[in-house]
Amino acid sequence: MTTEIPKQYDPAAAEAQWFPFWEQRGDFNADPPLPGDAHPKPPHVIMIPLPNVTGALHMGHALNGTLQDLLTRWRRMQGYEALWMPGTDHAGIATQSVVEKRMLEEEGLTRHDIGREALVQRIWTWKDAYEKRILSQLKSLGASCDWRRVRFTLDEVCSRAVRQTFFKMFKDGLIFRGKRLVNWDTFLQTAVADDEVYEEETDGHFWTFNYPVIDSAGQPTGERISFSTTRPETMLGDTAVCVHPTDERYTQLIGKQVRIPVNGRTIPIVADALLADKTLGTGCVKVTPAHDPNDYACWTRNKEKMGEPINILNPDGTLNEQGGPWQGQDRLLAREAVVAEMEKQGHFEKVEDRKIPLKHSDRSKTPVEPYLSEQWFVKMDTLAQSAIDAANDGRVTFYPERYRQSYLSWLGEKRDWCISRQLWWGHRIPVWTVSHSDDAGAMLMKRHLEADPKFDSNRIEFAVHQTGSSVAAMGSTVLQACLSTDDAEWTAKLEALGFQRDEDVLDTWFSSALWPHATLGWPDRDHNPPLNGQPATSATGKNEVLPYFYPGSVLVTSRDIITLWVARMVLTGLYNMGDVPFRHVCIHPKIQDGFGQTMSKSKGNGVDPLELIEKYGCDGMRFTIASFAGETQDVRLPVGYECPHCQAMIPQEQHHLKFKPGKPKIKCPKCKKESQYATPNYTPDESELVARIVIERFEYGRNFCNKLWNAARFAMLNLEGYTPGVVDPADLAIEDKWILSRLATVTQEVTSLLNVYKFDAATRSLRDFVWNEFCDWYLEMIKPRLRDEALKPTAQRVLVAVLDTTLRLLHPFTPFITEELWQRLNEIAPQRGLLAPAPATDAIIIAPWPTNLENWHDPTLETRFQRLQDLIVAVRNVRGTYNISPAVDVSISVRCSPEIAADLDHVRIQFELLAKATLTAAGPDVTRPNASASFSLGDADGYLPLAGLVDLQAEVVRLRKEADKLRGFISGHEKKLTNQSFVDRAPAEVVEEVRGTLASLQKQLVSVDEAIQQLSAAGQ
RNA sequence: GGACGAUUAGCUCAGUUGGUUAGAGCGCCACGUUGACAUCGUGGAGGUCGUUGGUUCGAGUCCAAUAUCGUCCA
Repeated sequence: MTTEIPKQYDPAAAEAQWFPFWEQRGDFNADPPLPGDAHPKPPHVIMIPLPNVTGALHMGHALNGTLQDLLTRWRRMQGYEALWMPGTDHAGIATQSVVEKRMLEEEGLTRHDIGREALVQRIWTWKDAYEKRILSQLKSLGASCDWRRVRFTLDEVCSRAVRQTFFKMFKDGLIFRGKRLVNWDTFLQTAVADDEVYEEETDGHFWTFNYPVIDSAGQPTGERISFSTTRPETMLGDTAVCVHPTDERYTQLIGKQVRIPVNGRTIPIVADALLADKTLGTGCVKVTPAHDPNDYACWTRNKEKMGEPINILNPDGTLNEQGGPWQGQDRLLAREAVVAEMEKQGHFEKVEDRKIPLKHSDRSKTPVEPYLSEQWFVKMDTLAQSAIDAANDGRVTFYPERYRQSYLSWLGEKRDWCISRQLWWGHRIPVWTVSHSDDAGAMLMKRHLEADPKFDSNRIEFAVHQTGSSVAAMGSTVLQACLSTDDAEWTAKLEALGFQRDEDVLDTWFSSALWPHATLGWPDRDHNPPLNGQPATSATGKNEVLPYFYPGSVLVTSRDIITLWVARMVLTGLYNMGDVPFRHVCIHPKIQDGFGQTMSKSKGNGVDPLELIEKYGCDGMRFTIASFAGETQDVRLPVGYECPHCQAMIPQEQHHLKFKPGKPKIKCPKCKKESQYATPNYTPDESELVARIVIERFEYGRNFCNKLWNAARFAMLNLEGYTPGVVDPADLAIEDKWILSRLATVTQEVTSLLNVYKFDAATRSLRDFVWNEFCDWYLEMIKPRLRDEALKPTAQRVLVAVLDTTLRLLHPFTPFITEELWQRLNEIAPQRGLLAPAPATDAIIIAPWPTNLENWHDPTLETRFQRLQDLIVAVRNVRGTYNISPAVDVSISVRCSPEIAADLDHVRIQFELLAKATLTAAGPDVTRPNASASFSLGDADGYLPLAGLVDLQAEVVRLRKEADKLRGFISGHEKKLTNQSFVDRAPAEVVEEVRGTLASLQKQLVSVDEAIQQLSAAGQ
């Protein structure tokens, strides 16, 4: 016999029980079919958007993970070999940055103090801790990943793919050295990424100077051109001054030369509409392409007029040889010197104090310098084009479709991909270089090495590169050697010849771009990728995993990495594998806080999903969060804190998120007591009462789960004596046919909504069905039959079948509660099914997804049933209006057609149960009793004798209001029908519909008027 | 500066190709502890669909401006 079923669903218990159950059974594992398998399953593959190991997951990840798990569980039930590949990303700059920052704060050490190897070691330690935390967070979400296959972008398998791809690109001539403006941190002497830079207003000056115009002989013409700057020292690196092409003050000067007074160099006056703004200052600007991004962009447009960019800085922020007399001085000292020199020569005009928005390095808190440096690039033209083609010809489809545009427009620019980063944490660039003073020397050494007996063009590739630029301090020619693997022999040989390995590492996205095929073992075609860190066996002696699971099915991610990641995965997939990495890209909303700010760790507004899982249950959280995921872009989650003293909700205000020293407290508006609160910025004291994070929206899912729990509980409490058996359709009651018809519709709806990733609509459909149809109507209506021994078997069989199907439909959304209920149902009703009862699967996770219910769909019956519902609601309405106690029984008679009367007769008992009313009569001959309340539904009028129960005058008032409302609708409809152009032009069926509605409204009005007259007469 | 999106009830959001009287959850009001569920039930109040034009017999829905907010790219 079954164990007790508690009145409330206990999420924590179910989560603790069923996750290990599934994992130990191997339900999450996905493997290629064995050779000779006559009916191999089709694969369904999702590659996780690898979370980075910088920090823990927040609600954005929870949404992302929930949707992937939902799809994976759904496809698994549909009979796919469903692989969800888990893993994490090393996130170069972000991770190195947090570790360095912590080291500096706690030990006062910089990376230069401890050296490359020690720093990398420390980052690995950090990575191990956070990877563990992240994977455990994912498991808490119920993630049914194939955990045997978990990968990390810096692990052996991924590294091999990175090396091979780099080598292949190098050999194909797709990798080259080029210049690029970076944010240079002069303190740490490294480039920092754009998102590691913040802007801060700083006190500064705004100087105005002028340059003398010179003629072709180099003599001053007497004209001067004025401009303003906040960084006068950059005059040393100017390559032009720029005016707007239509600026009449300067048009006659365009094309002429000016002389930079401080170093005597002559530079041109160019016209550029994008850089110069006529309305600002003098309308003229100086152009320093090596030290300003806008100027650099201007240079790319006007290269031929300007010559090469001139770098004036050393990596430590002092002036280089371009600084002339000020070489070696810090740029800020040089600034003053340059100003003095300009003043001395009479080219200074004025200076004013000004607040200047200055970019600072997040890591050293010092101002960054835009700095032109040599970087590695991947040539994008053909690669980008291949990814564009894939989206255009439908090999890759975006859901919602509009995101295709951002993908295409970004790829369309075909900007070469800068892949080098001045970091220590990452895949070190596998290129060794040696400088030569000329090409001949480099070529000679190249030929010599290629003649080496150990030379193998599949493992080593050489290239000669001319640096030949004022920005590089190296020799003019370098010989590059790229190795496809770690090859100790060649490395030693190269280093003996003076080759040095490049110091830089690859952009993190270079390795994550390979994720979809790297994790499946590419480039190794001869072994399956390892499982649980151990070599895996292969039945065929080949890599069976890669061809079976590639290409994948769908990528689930958010829109901000469409360019950084999605596009790059597509192009590397095409490049390495010859096919796209996934067919569909599902872009889900971003999670924002209550103020419309995207949740993120750095803003301090991120919420740990574990907190919400603890509070609302995993399934409640999942169901709620899935209900957000439609085609919308953003979802707002107003956050609150729960007062630990009185449990009131304290809404979060923006100041709560700002970092304040000490342990700030929050005050409860209700009980006025203060308490500490928890955000990513604050760790509250252990001993204190803490106001915990709450998000009331999640009560939606929690309540739904509890409702489902109790519906199932009711069903199971009423299954005593259940026997499986074929159900004769003739035995079905109208409510049985109705719920089965509705179930068929919902099954079809949910399936087709999931096909197009409309999770929100799917949850709505399911919730409405479970709550408003199954619970509110069906369960109520079968209660009498469950107490009737003769009618019980059929009612139980239908009830079991509906519950069984409903649980299966819900499993992908709410895995734990459905497994819990499934297991309990298996004890009570192990065999079920209406037409062919059969044993249920031993776990819902592997139960088949419902199909073939279309035969139950019956729209006519649903219409008939709707009329019954309307009648019952109308009676409740009358009861509600007059506040008639449930203890008081009322009677009702209905004037209607014989067909409706017959239906009513069948469900007579339901009036008693659902409306506490006795149906006394139904049919065309029913007349209105005296002193009764009434309602009209068009094809049925109901009468409730209420003498003694209500004030009949009040009923007259109520009916008059109702009549007025009806008259309003009627006149609207009449107006429509008297409008000749409506009748002429609107489709016939629309006109007919309006006519029908009008007729029904008129009938209702007649009925209501009649009631008013009778009541008024009776009252007098 | 460019692109995309949002603006509908107090709050958070649905509203499919234009077509009856615009919906839900929460909150609010009234009543209810009848053996599934108070994380509940029944009933109710609450909206000039951001603004202005336009197309149409008919616009929350299509078009054009405009305002505010968000995101991405420069």
